[in-house]
Amino acid sequence: MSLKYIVLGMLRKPHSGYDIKKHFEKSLENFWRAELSQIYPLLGKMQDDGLVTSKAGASDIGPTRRVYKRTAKGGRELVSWLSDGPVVGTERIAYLAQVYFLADLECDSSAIAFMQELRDYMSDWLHSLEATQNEWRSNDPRYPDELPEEDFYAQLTLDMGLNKVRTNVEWCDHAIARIRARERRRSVRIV
Amino acid sequence: MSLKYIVLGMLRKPHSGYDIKKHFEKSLENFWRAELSQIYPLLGKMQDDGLVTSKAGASDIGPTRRVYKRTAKGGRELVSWLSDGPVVGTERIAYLAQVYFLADLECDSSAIAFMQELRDYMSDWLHSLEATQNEWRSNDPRYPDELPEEDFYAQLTLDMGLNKVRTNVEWCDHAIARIRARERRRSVRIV
DNA sequence: GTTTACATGTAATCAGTTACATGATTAC
DNA sequence: GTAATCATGTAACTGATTACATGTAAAC
Repeated sequence: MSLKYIVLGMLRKPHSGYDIKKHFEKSLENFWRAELSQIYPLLGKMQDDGLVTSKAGASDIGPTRRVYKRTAKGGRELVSWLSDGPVVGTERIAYLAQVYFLADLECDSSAIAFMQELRDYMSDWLHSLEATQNEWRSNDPRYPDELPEEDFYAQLTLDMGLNKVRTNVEWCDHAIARIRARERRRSVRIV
Repeated sequence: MSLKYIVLGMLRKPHSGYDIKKHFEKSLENFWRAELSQIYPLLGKMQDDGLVTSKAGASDIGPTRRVYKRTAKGGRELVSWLSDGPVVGTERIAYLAQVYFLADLECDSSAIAFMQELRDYMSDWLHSLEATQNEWRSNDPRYPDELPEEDFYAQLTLDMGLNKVRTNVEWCDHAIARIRARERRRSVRIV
């Protein structure tokens, strides 16, 4: 149910379906993804519902593009989504479900390998977010608190991502240490 | 794709579809949810695929229950899911998408109200996780690091939840303070 | 010439939600 | 008697993924 509103949000300025996909890849990929095969039919439906209008036009490069604009009705729908308050309690975190059942591996070193892989993923993610932050900071002296509204709120989500992923790395390290400590205590008992 | 494996994980001990739903509500609701209308057909399909077997039996209370058991093949599928490493990059966090577009509210106090509502939700969530932790700690002297394997890993996910939600509350507080500071700077400029 | 990026879409399938239908047992 | 909990399911629909199909233009 959220994708429609996210697309409306992106259409603050006119964009093609392809542009919207690029926008997902550039900025929102950390908390939402969508494929072109979902975006194109959705844009068609949104046009039927009067939330957007479109115009086909030649592109400088490549084939003709269809560019979508948000209508006043579309703008109101977006505002009403935001005004209804945060959409919470719908997240699904598959890797936590895996951690929950890690005992079924019946092998400490496999469990540690799992946690280590998770740690590496989070660590890579952290570095890529830090790179984004550094680039932004060095390209715009207003970063972060003097940015224009739109960029300020986008920056808030980046900040949230940094916090989250940093916490995750630390938690993985801590978890690995605790699994190792259990392993040691067990081997002592056997000896 | 994960639900099948989560159900296999829960079937370490035999359970009915109804039990599985209870298990979701009790322990996994913080990172995965499933409705009975999804669970029942899935159990049927898993039985067709030889991952579980079932037996109908009378219940002490209420109507007859169908109890499912994980087969050896089911156990192997679970282990292979865990061995393939963490399933990452699939999360969708709707409230972050909302924060990203909060500028479209064109009103600081609405944006602050949004963030405040998010903060309250996270704070309530934190308190409920802390309550779970306190209860567990006072009921089992082995908590957390001397718990049996299964409980230890379940505990790890609780620990992760506590970390995450705590970070979220702090981030919301920080974000609200920054939005307020922007607001003040703007009003000074107007005066 | 071949790969990459641009650009738009459809079809089939899978995953998940909401609504509906049924009925037993227990607690108040 | 009536509400809550136990218990199992189906049907219709919405949301999301994977695979397929088509073609242009630029870069190497």
